Amino acid sequence: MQKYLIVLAGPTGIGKTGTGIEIARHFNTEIVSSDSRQIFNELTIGTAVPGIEELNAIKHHFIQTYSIKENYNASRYENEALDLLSNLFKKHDLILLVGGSMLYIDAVCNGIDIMPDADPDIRNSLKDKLEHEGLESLRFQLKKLDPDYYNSVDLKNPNRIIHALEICIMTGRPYSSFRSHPKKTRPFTVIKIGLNCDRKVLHQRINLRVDKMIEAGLETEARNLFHLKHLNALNTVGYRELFAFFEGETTLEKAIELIKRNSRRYARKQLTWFRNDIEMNWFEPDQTNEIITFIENRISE
RNA sequence: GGUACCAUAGCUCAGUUGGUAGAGCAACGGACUGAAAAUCCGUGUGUCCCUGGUUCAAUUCCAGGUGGUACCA
Repeated sequence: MQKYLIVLAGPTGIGKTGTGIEIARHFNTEIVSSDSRQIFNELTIGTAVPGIEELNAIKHHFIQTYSIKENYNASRYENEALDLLSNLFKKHDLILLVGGSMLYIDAVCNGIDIMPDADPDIRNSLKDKLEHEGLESLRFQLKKLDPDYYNSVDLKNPNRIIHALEICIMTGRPYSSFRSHPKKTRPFTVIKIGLNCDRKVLHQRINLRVDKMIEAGLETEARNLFHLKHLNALNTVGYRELFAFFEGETTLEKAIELIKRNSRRYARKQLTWFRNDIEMNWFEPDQTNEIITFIENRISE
């Protein structure tokens, strides 16, 4: 029996959760979340996790599964999601992957190269070096350790350079020797559904949703996590802006405006990524019936 | 109703001694393989309110109109 993974993607605030539940209900199946922030247990309001009723309606996976203290990443997600899917496909012929984390979705559909997890000590020492000696010194080191990658990497992007260096240092091999751009084969067929709507409407939805988050108590949620602000999981829209407010760097009003702006920019970044995915099939968020028909037609081909 | 001032990018505003214009914010486009809601790169997007006039040339000067603001009635 052919197995299908339906990917439901789209920008933040477009309505993936609701549409996903309707589709899952129609196919009597479960939802695997593909969201790098909703996966954290301590984050609720700011990440707009599905509500209790929604979670009761359809079984969700990877919602608030790990602590923010956990070092989570796209590779772990790839492995765990594939394990989970192979189990779920014993019960179902069709599973829904719902989320907006581009790299996580890509990891499940296409795979990413196998290489070691970054050692936190090495990463921290490279961060120190960046801070004290500047990006140029990291570039210089990369040029020595991995000239191939040096020639193709964005030399202005410290994260890329640090990651390549930490792999070189940990393994004694050039980072580029791990990069094979595999298109891994999967034991299921992927059908990608993208949700989008008029940009102005999307912005209104995002702005409104941020106001609702504030009403729901986002400030308190963030304040309770303030002491952990150094964690990567909290380098997240909705939290870091409030942390700046707690530190007296800005007012609450300005922090809220920044949450809205940064959410809009995040949505644009997601659209840039998804738009360039030629496998994506685009719909408006209220076209649930059309989406279901589209999926059924694809499956019966 | 009268007088004065204003009208330029989505917003707030510069500016052009007459040669079709630029800042901030917002916005938009792109890159992307273990930090990805991260990180990085790029882009002015304009009927200079409208209609006439003067001029080789008007967003700029002049007249009228429209809209706004303030004051006087």
